[in-house]
Amino acid sequence: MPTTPAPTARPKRQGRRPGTSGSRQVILDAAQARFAQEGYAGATIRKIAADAGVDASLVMQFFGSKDELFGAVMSITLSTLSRFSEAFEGPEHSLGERVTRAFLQVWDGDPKDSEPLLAMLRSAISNEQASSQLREFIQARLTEAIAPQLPHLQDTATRAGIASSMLIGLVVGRRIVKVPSLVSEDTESLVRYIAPAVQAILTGGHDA
Amino acid sequence: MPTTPAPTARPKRQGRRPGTSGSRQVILDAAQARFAQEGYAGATIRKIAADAGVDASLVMQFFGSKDELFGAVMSITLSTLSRFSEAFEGPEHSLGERVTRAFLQVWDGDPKDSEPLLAMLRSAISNEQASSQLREFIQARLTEAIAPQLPHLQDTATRAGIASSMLIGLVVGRRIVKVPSLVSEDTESLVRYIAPAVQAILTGGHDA
DNA sequence: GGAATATCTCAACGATTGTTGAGATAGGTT
DNA sequence: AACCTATCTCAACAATCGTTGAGATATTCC
Repeated sequence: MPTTPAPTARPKRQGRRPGTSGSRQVILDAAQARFAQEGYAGATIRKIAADAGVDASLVMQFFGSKDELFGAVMSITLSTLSRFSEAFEGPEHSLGERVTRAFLQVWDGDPKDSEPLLAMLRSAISNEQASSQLREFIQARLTEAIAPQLPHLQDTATRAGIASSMLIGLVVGRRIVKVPSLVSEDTESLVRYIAPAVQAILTGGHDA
Repeated sequence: MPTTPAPTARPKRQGRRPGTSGSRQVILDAAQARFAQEGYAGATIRKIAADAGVDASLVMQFFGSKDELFGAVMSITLSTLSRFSEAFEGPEHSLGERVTRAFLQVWDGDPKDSEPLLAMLRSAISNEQASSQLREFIQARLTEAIAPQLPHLQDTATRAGIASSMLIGLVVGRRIVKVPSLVSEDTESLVRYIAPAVQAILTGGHDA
């Protein structure tokens, strides 16, 4: 009977411990910023590595491939998205305002919150992973969050999908295309313009 | 006094005439489809040339560079955009419906009409030319087309910018991200959902 | 101190990109 | 016919991409 412990029991390994330098997090931050700024196709491993002050091969060693690195950034995105749901509860007559404000406020806050979403938006055009994630966010997450606020309607998926797409379009116009009349307007002013429209989509009658 | 004519007067040149093979138009069509499907960064000269059944260097000979080829496709886009303006005239109480329908109908018609716009949309993320063109379209063209219909309002640029961005977001959700609940809905059904919202943005009161 | 393990750099690979120059081919003029 | 011009192909360039393997450096346990 050997004295060496079983492989599964108490590894108690010796040697250097993983993740002690913090470079992994620095790379992740740089990747998040690059993906947000240039999208999946535009961002390169070499530029991300340069931003992090690290060799490109180290990025590969940590994350395996560009796709897996992007996947790591996207998993951060998911946690950011989950914070939307909480903001939607309240009286139905002001649902449009709450949804609109929750949507717009994310993009005016900490870049560390908006960057993952920008990365997903910009990459949705060139990367299937980002595209399907954005699709699932609009279709499932947002619908699940909004539908309970409208228990008497049957077409909540359609209404939520339309409202979400239009709000995302607003972000595209304001943050990516940079339409002057949208950039110059502050969040609360935009909410006053948009909230009634979102309210009409979510709760308005659907006349034939 | 030489018998040869002056360089600027009556060229009357001999030799083969330009544009007799039609390859230039075939390349332009292939480029339009590729830019629409994969955006500026994703589309490559070699793939475009392969689609057109032509060598890649011929594309360069005709258009000079990838940027100039993209510029040629964008100039087609401008002519497509110009047809928007005509659809907006009419009574103010139904302006939202006309704008919404005009917007959505372009994407359900002939691909030769929607492809240039899709190319501009998809490329706006990776190419400054497409981005600034889309920005100018939303800010100037659409505002100029909608403003005359709302002579009594002062913030028409803001209202038109918001409405346009939201409608573009709808196209992004329906044609690029492919949100199921938007894809399955037909144009007229979407118009009934969206027109009241667009109407609210364009003509609604802006309460403080 | 060694031994083991993780972090990190260096150099290079194969593929793909936009682009270029030379030359072959086709069509129009005299 | 000869001549000119435009169309088009072929081969290759330099740059950049993601990715890989080997080795140097740092950290932890014995």
